[in-house]
Amino acid sequence: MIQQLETVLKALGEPTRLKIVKLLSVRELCVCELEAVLGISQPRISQHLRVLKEAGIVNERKERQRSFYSLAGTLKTGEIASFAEYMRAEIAHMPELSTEVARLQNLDCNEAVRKCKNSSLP
Amino acid sequence: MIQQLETVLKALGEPTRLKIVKLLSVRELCVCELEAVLGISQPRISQHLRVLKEAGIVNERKERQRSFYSLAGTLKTGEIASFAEYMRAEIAHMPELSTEVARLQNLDCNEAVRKCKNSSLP
DNA sequence: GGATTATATAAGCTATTTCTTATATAAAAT
DNA sequence: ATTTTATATAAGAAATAGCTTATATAATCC
Repeated sequence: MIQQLETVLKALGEPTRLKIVKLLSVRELCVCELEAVLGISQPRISQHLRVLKEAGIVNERKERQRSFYSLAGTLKTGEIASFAEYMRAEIAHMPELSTEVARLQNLDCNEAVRKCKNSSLP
Repeated sequence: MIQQLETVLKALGEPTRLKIVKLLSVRELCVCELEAVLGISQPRISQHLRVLKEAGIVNERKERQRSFYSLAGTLKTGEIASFAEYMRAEIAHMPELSTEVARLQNLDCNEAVRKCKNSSLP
């Protein structure tokens, strides 16, 4: 879960890819259209599109010799679904954080400022 | 706007920082607590916290010799506000994309598949 | 079939990020 | 005062990411 989310956030955290995502929110575009619109090299666009596709952010549709890309999922409305799920999930049920949660519950608070043993963990 | 958003997404797109953010959603924690909970070195934690703080994702509160960090903003509910704003914003009003929008409207569609001049841009 | 167009991929370089180790600062405890 | 505790910062190494140039693939056009 963290791995997938990290991939999505990394893919979005780059200025050219952020621009691509916003442009695709207007309409589906092919590589050569993005090339003309962004004014950057074709390999650079293809490479960024690959990152976005591998993150599940865009879909590809082939038509003749063209590849058209469009936004996938809930991105259009501004929600990054995987992040929302991650933050809303019950931490006690997240395998990737089980070690950390156990340590959090057993913090030796003689050394810390608060009474951890009494704090309510969800 | 893109710059600020990029900073936030880059800050979140890293596994240790994603864990920190989730742990801070449980409660405020100081550096030494995070050190004990995550089981990684103190400088590494301080460095990640600096990235999160510079992105406006966490707040710092000093108490005695401790620094307590807590989640800022709407992150708790899973919304990345700056991304939501970015995606919902009217592209025609975004200075960072004015060049691209102009090119998009003037795409030479003899070369492309669709009738761009007639397409409705928001 | 050969040329052109659209896209993808690979290789090498540069820039950025992350981690470790060491050191600095500053408050607290003795 | 000196030592201990908590945190921050700096420097260097290692890993990762992004860009350019060149080449590959594959469909279309003549």
